[in-house]
Amino acid sequence: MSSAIADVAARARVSKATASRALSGNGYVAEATRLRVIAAAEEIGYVASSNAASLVTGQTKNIGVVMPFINRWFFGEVLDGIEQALLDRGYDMTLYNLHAGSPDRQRVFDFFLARKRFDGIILIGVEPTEAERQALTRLAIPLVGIGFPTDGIPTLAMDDRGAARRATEHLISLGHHRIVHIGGDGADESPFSVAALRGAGYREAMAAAGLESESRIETTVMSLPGGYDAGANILSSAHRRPTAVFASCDEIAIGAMIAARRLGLRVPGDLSVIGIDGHEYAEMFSLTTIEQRPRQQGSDAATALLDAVAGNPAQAAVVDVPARLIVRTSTAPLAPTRAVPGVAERAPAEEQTA
Amino acid sequence: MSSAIADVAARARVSKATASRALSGNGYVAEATRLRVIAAAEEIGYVASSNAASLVTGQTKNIGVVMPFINRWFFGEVLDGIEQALLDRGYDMTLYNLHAGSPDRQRVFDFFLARKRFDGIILIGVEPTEAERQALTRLAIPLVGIGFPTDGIPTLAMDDRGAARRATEHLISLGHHRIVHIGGDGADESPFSVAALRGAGYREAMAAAGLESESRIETTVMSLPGGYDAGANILSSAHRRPTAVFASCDEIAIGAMIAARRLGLRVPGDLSVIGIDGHEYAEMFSLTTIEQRPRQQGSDAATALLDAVAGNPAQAAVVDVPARLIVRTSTAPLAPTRAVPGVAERAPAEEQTA
DNA sequence: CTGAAAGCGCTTACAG
DNA sequence: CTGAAAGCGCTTACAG
Repeated sequence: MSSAIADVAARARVSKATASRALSGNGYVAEATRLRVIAAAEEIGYVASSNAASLVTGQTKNIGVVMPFINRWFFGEVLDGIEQALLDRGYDMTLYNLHAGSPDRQRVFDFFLARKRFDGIILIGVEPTEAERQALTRLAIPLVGIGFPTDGIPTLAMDDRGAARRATEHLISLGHHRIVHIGGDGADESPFSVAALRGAGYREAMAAAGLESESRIETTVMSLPGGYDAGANILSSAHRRPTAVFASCDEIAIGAMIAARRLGLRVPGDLSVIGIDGHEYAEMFSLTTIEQRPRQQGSDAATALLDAVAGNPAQAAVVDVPARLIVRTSTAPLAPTRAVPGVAERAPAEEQTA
Repeated sequence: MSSAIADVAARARVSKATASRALSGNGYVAEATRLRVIAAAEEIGYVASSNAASLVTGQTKNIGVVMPFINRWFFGEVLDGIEQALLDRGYDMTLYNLHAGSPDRQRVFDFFLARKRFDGIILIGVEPTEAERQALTRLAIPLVGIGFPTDGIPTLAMDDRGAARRATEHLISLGHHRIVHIGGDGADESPFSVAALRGAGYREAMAAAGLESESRIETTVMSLPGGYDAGANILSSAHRRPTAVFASCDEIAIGAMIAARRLGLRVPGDLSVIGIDGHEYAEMFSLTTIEQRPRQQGSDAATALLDAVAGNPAQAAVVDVPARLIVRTSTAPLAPTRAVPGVAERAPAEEQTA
């Protein structure tokens, strides 16, 4: 059923070699011949088998992408940006999701990535172990990272520490002292994790303002419910309740805002909240945040990788991606404390199946 | 650098044929030989080139996935489920995102999917045109769909119409009459779209209860901000304000709940809200919903596809996936109307860049 | 400008 | 149980 180049050649009355040249555009072919071959190919819906072509050209036109989550906003945006950029250049994208703590992780590096399917690989938010880094290097193909600088892998990353510092300074400049940082879990896994770097930036800013004694970091899952739980936890007792929260990402920030409101706290009247990301929901919640553009990062990473595949490797080991403070109405100058009416927490969900 | 099977064979002092048999497990190999070959392969980190193997076996060990969004919860979950199931079986997943209205769409069907890279293809939430359906059929490989039944493509789908009916009936059974449906846009594109089917189910339930004169459908983007905007729109005027909302998906439902609260309406006191999906945020918002399990659907679709690749095609044209009503506290019996204090809408976001 | 031939790296009948 | 040979579907020097 599926047609081969021999069919096209027969139909156009040329050799396979000429058919190949006409279709690929490589090498001389008389215009008339070229047109005839192309017409023949179209008639039978011929498209070259990429496996066969890869074998001889050594180019797979396929990029591998490795990330720890698919269904988080940041990663989805990055993925979208990569896919679009690759598609524009005729490349496929093969996706590996490294579930935390899954034994599949080793198979991805030692088997899936090793079967010579890719012209290059993009790692997103993944810190390879030394063994993994060696496995990657052995592949002898270009690599690009996003968000987790690693030796020998050119990486695009936000200045996480600097962004955290700026976010904290924004709160300090509004007069806040009692500023809690809700960070993502994972800070303990690696000192270069996003969570760790943002925590460090927070501590730096607090220390620089003479507020180290006020420093307090809560960690939680990097999601809306994670932020909600952490927020409820931090805010439910009136004792030393913070007047401001710096959340490690916008999902946490929004979750914390919702928790605050359920507790009868006004944002920003009783609590200022700032996040990081520029999440698609940030505007709806009028969230002050430090915006980065993950979709653009994905697109840039794909472009850099394809350049490297074409023989123009990236110059810089780490490229700082732009980040800008967007001030909305979730942050405001510190106001005199007011008594918060005792609004009940949310009722426990009564689940029942029908 | 990258090693070939000839290197393994030389190292183990056997022929390439024997090396291949030892590594693949196909055909007889003396145990001692097998061990020697495997050891040799491990020493040099050899993994067979899948392009070369595909060429002779005809199996690519690669599945193509086509979907219209990456960064929406439902699609992310499905993708996660597919990826995991494929990985378990040694398969790769190549992802195509069909951006609405993008000219890339035709290229995906006519070029990317046609280059003989896949053993099978999964379509998620995509209704192929007749030309696309033919292009797919010409590939002569197994196909599986999720969520958009199409001639000749076995599909997993929720009974969207039935689910919408049940959701609406739930509100009616609580005494609500003035029930607005906030649907996804896209109902006009196809009568088989999720949006159209859920709208139809709503209308059926309303009609069956003698409430067709109360029927009202607003459409919006299937996202939290989309639901927020639609909710604000519907609820801001006290004139004939609905007492209940059936949202086409949980994101819309949650957005509408947030809009309601900002307008000073209590949920469920002043407004009951029900959604569809079982979104990861549903519990946090205590949202009543009809739950489906997209991750499971992805996993099931991948399994069905791989079965078909192995020669056991699916029996049924359409498989109904389970859906169950989860009653939480966002829905309650109709209460006597109360005057809603005039709470201001959210302040316009004042953006400013630093 | 075109064709015959070699070869990419595998796997698989076919002999032995 | 093992090896020599053919062949998967392409592309690319190499002649002409």
